[in-house]
Amino acid sequence: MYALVDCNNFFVSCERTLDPGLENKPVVVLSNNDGCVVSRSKEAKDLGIPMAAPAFKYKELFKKHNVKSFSAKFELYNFKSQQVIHISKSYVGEKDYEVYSIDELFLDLTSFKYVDIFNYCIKLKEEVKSEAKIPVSIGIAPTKTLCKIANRIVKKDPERFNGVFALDTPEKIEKALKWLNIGDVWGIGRRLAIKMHDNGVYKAWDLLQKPEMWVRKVMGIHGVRMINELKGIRQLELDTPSPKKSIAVTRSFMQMLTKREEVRERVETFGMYCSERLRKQNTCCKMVTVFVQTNRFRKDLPEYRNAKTRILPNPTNSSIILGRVVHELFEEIFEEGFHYKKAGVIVNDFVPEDQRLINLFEEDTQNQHLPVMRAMDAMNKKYGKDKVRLGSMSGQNTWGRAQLSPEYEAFLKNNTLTEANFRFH
DNA sequence: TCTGGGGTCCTAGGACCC
DNA sequence: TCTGGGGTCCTAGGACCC
Repeated sequence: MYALVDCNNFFVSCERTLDPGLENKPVVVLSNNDGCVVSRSKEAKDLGIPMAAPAFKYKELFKKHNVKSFSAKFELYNFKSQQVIHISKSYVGEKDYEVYSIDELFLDLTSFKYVDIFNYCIKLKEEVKSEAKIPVSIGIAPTKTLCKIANRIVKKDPERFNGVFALDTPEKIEKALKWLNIGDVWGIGRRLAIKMHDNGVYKAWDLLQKPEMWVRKVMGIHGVRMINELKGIRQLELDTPSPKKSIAVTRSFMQMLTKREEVRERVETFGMYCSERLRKQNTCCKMVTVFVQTNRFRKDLPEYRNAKTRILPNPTNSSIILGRVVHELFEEIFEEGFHYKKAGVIVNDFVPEDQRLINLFEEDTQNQHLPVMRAMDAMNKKYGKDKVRLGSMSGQNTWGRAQLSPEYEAFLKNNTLTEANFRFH
């Protein structure tokens, strides 16, 4: 059996650890620039606030029902995530867990032959609640896909199930599959859901009645795996953490930008962040993409979007080299006269720092830069983000960030956990 | 006025090779 | 001049996830 430990409306629960007065009240957490709703308390869901709702459209509703809204605080969420992971993984063997996302992890319970798994998970749930102050739901099942379903069943009626539910008999599985809408199956997105409906598949159970050839044709290799997973035949193992294959730093701007210099500064800063993250995982990239785009919601303004990718002569993670490339790519795609809303830098095609193949005919300064970069990283770690930076950066990385609460300021002061600690935990 | 920010994997089609 | 049948690799785009 696997178990899926999933934090209940995670970001909101994190906010409640800072301010217990938010308990039992409608609370939402907003994305960057306070744009979209990305986490909702149960009370907020009951008010009909959908996921990813644009905040400005719900201002009135928030006011009317006294919904508390918060800007996202990722340092806090990462910290709480680690606490939950730390407690959860102590319940299984050393490598018998997979951190699936910031608020979810799978546990492999296969080796527990004589333990009452259900009560074991209740105990885990209660420890996470008392130690990390985060409520979790746990779904137990023979496959990951069924764990997701078990978890959904818990969340539907938490009191009834006391936070834990096991899909552990063929009868329970059949009942669950006949209840679950096809669009809610893990791996079925909006597009596929429509295709399913067009073909008379409405419940997860209906998919199992379709011939395998049909599934293979419509969904590709995914579909065949999904069917087996739904039947309780394991197709997906626990993933071991692997280095990233791409790194992206992209942002929407609070206000639209029109000046070349303003956008350029932002984009080069994104490039810097990419190179910092490359150095954190000790890799260099061979490919860089820069993109800019206008506001696609503003039909009254001319629309423009463009992207350009460069393959580097030599792999690098130097902020200086990357900054230069980003600058050049930016100049190739930037057009005057548009209102820019969003931009980003994406790097991919990585090689380990110490296994770079060097082009014979191109100058390679990566190794000269590296000690400087390391020193810069060390200083920024000690004294704070962007304290040491390239001359082309303004150092204002707080764009679009709302007022921080005193509780949060205190939290930041007392906890030095960083993204890197989290990732390589 | 105001609509997030990351990731992964698969597939189809083109370029090229023998 | 015309034609066949098999590969590999790369890329762009689509679909999914949180």
